[in-house]
Amino acid sequence: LGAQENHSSEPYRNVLKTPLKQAATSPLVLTEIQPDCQPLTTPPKPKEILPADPWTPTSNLKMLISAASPEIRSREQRRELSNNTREVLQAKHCLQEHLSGDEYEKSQPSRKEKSLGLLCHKFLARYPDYPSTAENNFICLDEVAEELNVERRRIYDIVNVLESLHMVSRLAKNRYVWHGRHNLSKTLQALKKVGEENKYTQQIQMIKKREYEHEFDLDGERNEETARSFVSNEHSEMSFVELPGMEFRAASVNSRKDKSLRVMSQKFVMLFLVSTPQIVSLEVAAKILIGEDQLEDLDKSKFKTKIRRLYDIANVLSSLELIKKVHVTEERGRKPAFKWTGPSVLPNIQDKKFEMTSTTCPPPISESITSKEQCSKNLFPSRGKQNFTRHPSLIKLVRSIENDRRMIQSAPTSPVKMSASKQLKNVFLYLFLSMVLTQMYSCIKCSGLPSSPKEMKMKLSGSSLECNLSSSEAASKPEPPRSAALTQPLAVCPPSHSSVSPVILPHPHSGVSYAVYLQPSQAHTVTTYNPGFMLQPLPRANVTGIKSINSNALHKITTVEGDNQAATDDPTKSLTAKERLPIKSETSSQRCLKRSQELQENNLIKRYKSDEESLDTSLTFFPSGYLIPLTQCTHGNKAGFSNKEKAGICSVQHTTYSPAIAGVIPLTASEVKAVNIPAFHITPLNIMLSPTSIAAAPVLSNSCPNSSNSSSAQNPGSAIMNFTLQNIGLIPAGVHVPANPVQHTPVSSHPGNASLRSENANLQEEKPSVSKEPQEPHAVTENFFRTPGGPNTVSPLSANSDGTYRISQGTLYIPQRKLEVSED
DNA sequence: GACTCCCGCCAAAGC
DNA sequence: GCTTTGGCGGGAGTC
Repeated sequence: LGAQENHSSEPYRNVLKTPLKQAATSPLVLTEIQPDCQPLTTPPKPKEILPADPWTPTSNLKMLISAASPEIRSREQRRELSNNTREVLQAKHCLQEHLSGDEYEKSQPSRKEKSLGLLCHKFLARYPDYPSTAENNFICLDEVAEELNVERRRIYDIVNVLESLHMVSRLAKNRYVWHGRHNLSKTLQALKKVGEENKYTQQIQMIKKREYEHEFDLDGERNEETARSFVSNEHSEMSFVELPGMEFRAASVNSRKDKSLRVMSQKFVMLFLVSTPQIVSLEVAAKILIGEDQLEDLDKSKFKTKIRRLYDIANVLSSLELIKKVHVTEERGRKPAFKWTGPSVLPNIQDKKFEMTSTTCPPPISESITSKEQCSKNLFPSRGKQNFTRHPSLIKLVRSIENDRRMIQSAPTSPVKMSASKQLKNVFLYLFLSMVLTQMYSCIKCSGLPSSPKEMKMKLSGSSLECNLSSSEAASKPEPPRSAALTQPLAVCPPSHSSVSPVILPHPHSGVSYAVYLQPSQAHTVTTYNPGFMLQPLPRANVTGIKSINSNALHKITTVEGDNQAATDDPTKSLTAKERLPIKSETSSQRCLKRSQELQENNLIKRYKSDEESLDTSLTFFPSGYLIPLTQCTHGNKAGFSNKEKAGICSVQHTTYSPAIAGVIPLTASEVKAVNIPAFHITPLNIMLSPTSIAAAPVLSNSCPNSSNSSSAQNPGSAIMNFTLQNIGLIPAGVHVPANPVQHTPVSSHPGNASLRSENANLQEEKPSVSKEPQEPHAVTENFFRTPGGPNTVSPLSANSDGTYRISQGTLYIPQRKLEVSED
């Protein structure tokens, strides 16, 4: 007791006796967050806390007694922590003497009364959400524990979670400072980014998939393999996410960070922030957290421990009203989950750079983010930010394009007013978007849809599309300068509810077309700036050479017939952030430039080559989108179209460019059969199909009659039309315009509908209260491309001799999220 | 019986 | 060498 007394009282008597480490950082923390804060001095110890009192072995006893009886408690209070151990003991004896065992137990507060959530409520009630700097915002753990009548251990649980959100920070031993919610939004933004970079969305999907496989396909060996791959992909352990000025320096944070409640809490929050809907089951969260430790050690006890901790965290987060408990129901029954009820987190345009203590977090990402932001300013300097990412409708996109065009065209003077490079960028971006829409028109029209282009145009009110006929017409239309650039037809996928607008660009020299992704992954509108917008030409030759291709996975995917599991491997690979990032980085920095130059020489950009510098800039502008080579529409492909479609879709100059390839891989039937339903999530453009729209997806099965199995050949135009119409909301999900009724066989009967079932399970889970009605068209998995790393959007395809492509690793994707129709 | 999560041991880190 | 911090898992309360 003597030593304890000296130790506990000395720091309070000696001002500025805080540890050096703290002294070095804490003032920064204070000045950063609370500029008016007093110098960091350890305040004198409150008089009422007498030396021998704090948290000796008798303190528990005292607390026990205090909690046991109001009388005892009041007496305890009257004595003002007299710390008379003898008295405490006497009281204890007295209590026990006067109360029988049962009574004594009954006098104890119930378990609920002692819950961490309630305790956290009490704790939070002590401090304002938004404390002023003038207030005394210090937290003395001893005091708090004392006043809340709990052992300090419990306060640590609360404080650790609050620390993870930067609502408190540690100043010194036993001393914290309360920040309230001032930093919450920044923290959440940072966490969301890190969560995206860690591809938590994909991890969640993979966990779900694995759950399904465990349930329906107990192939232990294969699952183990999957698990191993999962582990190998999860070596990238993430550590505590810090905000500038709030860095942790304490060794404890670093030494125990792996399993720290802080880090766990942050990861848990990240899962919510990257999920759509923002519901995370405990099981999934625990598995992901375990996965980041060591999955091979996964056993029940570890899992249980993780669940315990998650409950601890969840209780605190619930008290903060950031989450609330829900239950999700799936095939295996009801599972506990939590739903995010905190503020929605939008990307921070300012992108104040957050920092991580992690050494494994790939720096290129943050760098690219920074450059993206800079690019954003350059691209549309005069416009405020617009965010269409969450908008499900194409209409606004079109309007936005129109606005952009007006802005560009109605400039009172020549584009010189705006810098040439900026103008060029605008035009360039606009061109892409126009191409998207143009080709969409073509798709719809050529599919024989009753809706006339005019109707479409009305529907897409304000559309900037002037080329409302076929793409060939559009191509021939001498429209300056964007139409002039549009000398070749473009295959297009409806951007609508997908977050991405892929555009197929022909590349005459290489003979390879390119898919340009407009990827509003950062929730910036493409009309202002799309940080996730990048050109990455990938000629066919390079595609097959992508390093990350795993031949085993490829073999599995392409040869294991009816094997759902095959689809699992690739999502696994999609998690290989560490593996892919370097590749992606290399691809982005090197290939992009190189290919971009090719584009300059050969393509529509040629006309703007005079401003080479700006063009280069514009190309490097798009750091995370992709130009993906697409299969050439061989005769077989063409044969798959009606004449009408041919006329409209395939251009005069480039008959190989079929809109069918926007969202469709002309796979051979055997390939599709092998890939199975998950293959419907596989397209060169990564178009995600809702389960209902999958009914139209058989177009994937074969668009090339030359393939080995032409019996399943579909009419690509029809399917694309259906897909397009569904996704732009012109026809409801499940309604298909049949070109060939045989095509619309429900895929649910397909033996490989595992993915579908899994999807449905997910849907249930995410929408526990929503009936299992077919998803709306916009229930297509959303933000599929949102992972900022982007490499998962690359589709390594290897060319077959018949002009089709074989999917290799990296082309299978598990949907990352779904639109929560009812909630959002 | 499963779900929750309190509780406190005890080891690492801090001082 | 003591205190602070916090990982961890037993096991009790609750559903």
